[in-house]
Amino acid sequence: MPLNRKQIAVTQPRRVAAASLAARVSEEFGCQIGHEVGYQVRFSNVTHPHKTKLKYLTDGMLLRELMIDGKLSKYSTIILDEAHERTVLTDLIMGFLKQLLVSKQRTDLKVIVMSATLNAELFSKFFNDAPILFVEGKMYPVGSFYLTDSNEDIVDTMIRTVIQVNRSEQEGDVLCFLPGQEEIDNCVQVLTQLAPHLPKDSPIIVPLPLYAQLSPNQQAKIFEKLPARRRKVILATNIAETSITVSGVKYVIDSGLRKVKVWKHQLGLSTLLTTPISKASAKQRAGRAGRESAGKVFRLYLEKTFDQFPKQQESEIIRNDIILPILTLKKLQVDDLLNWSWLEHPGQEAILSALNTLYSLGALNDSGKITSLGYKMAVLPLPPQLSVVLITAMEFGVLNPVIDIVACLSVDNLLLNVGGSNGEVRDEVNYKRRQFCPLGCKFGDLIALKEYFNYFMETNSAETKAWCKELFFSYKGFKNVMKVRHQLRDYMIATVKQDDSMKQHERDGLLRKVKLQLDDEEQGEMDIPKVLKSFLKGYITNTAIGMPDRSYRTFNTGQLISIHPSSNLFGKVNLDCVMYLEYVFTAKGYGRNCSAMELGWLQEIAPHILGASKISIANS
DNA sequence: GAGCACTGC
Repeated sequence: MPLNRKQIAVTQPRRVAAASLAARVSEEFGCQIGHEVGYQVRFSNVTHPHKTKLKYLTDGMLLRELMIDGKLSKYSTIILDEAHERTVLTDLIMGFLKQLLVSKQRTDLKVIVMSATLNAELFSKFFNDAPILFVEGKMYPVGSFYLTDSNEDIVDTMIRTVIQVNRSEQEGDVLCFLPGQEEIDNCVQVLTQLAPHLPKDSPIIVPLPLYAQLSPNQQAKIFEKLPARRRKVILATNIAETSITVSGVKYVIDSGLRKVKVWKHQLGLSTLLTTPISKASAKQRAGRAGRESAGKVFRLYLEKTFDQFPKQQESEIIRNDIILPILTLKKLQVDDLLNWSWLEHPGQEAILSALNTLYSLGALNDSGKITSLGYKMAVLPLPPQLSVVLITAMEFGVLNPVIDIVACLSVDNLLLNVGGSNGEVRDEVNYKRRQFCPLGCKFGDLIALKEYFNYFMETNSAETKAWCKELFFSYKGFKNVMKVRHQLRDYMIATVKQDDSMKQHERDGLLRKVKLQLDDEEQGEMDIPKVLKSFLKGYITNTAIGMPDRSYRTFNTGQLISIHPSSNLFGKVNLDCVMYLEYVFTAKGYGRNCSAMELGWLQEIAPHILGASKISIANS
């Protein structure tokens, strides 16, 4: 293809950004979106096969394209935007692009990395001292103010600062950054109570919470226009730092804190801790006050403390588990992982731990080469554990229910937080939810998801909308479940069609079997043991045994673990065995998304692991 | 008997 016929790709870490940038640029360029300028993200491809010259896409999408065409031949130029955010996917793409350039597989490819100035050096060095261009951004000045005494209680300090800002500052909305929803709910509650009692010569404050687990409806409140003499006080998590932009904000109050999930590969669990933000993050938060006019940021920490903040946050590739990235690299025929062109090396231990997990999932063989199962896993748009679950479900003949459950698991914030600190409403919602999952109450959260999903499928949309509202389920989330479900069904059929490890007639036979499994008309009662055993194949190490003292201990290491309060099985102390999809350490070790298992199922799925357990299960 | 920030295919 001649160079000038090739496309220009611009990657974005978030889907909405890809879509809205394409809309803006096509308008400025004067074309219909999807013609010369288009975008491609999961579930929507707004491009033209011949016309599109400039394509906005998510970095995950570009990585998919890399798997199909390792040379990215259809592009003349790749522009990586927001590279400073250092998502795992942007990091990986950068490593591949470097390989393409260094190995001279592509001599005509231009790569442009766009980043905040702060870490331009890092990218320049990585691409063999590539030249750096500086582009001034348009931004109004933002004055910063710091505390003069260190604060004791962040919620209390936040509330007092809001009141003071409201009393002494000109009109303009206030955006407050807090670490988590607990702090936000507390602040909203107190400020709502105080609002009517504040001095009458100041605007009336309208406190509004903003975090991911609120329903789209509740989130939309922050965009509503208020009557005169009111002032929005938005209390938000990091969601307002990059994902959601609110107009009208003139003042930012920054707690200087955020919550970070860090994966501990030595322990096989993640921790969720409140930690100080970075200087880069503090700047980004402050910038939210200067988008439309000059603004102010009130930082709830000492200036000295700011100076001690790290320059930037630890990158994702350092703090996340890298099981999927390692599988992706293996799929792309990278053998020497330790010496690959990592933008930032995740460390030998993390790599070995990921390899180990992939080996036990069956994705790699004894010599570390990717297996045919591993190929299938790498193609599915799921974490490797869930890919194993799907492939096992196909063998067990329970693909239909398992796809539905996995689709539910793939959608974030499907089950919303009841929100606020209203205990009565919460208990009532929990009670109502239980009415819809009689089997889930017994077998746990995975089966409950299937029961909810069945109800969603069986009723008409007006009813389901009301049902979702009443039970605090996300209607939009369930709509997304449908999209994922559809995609997974297609992928599973494609997986069989492309499986060259068996003969033609075997493949045809399996294909018929799979299609039969997916035929909704054929579905009878769900075979719960088989469904849960499919999950066990992917999560065999995530099991805990019920001990005589009514506690649970993890099966492989003997650690104490509790059932998370959000689980249907919360409070149950007499289960033989619990399987959890995630092990998080906050106040203590919690298993999240739990299912009740029989010891016999463990024995059946992983007899070899049973012998290696650190705890004795003879007496239970 | 107590609580999860965000993003991607």
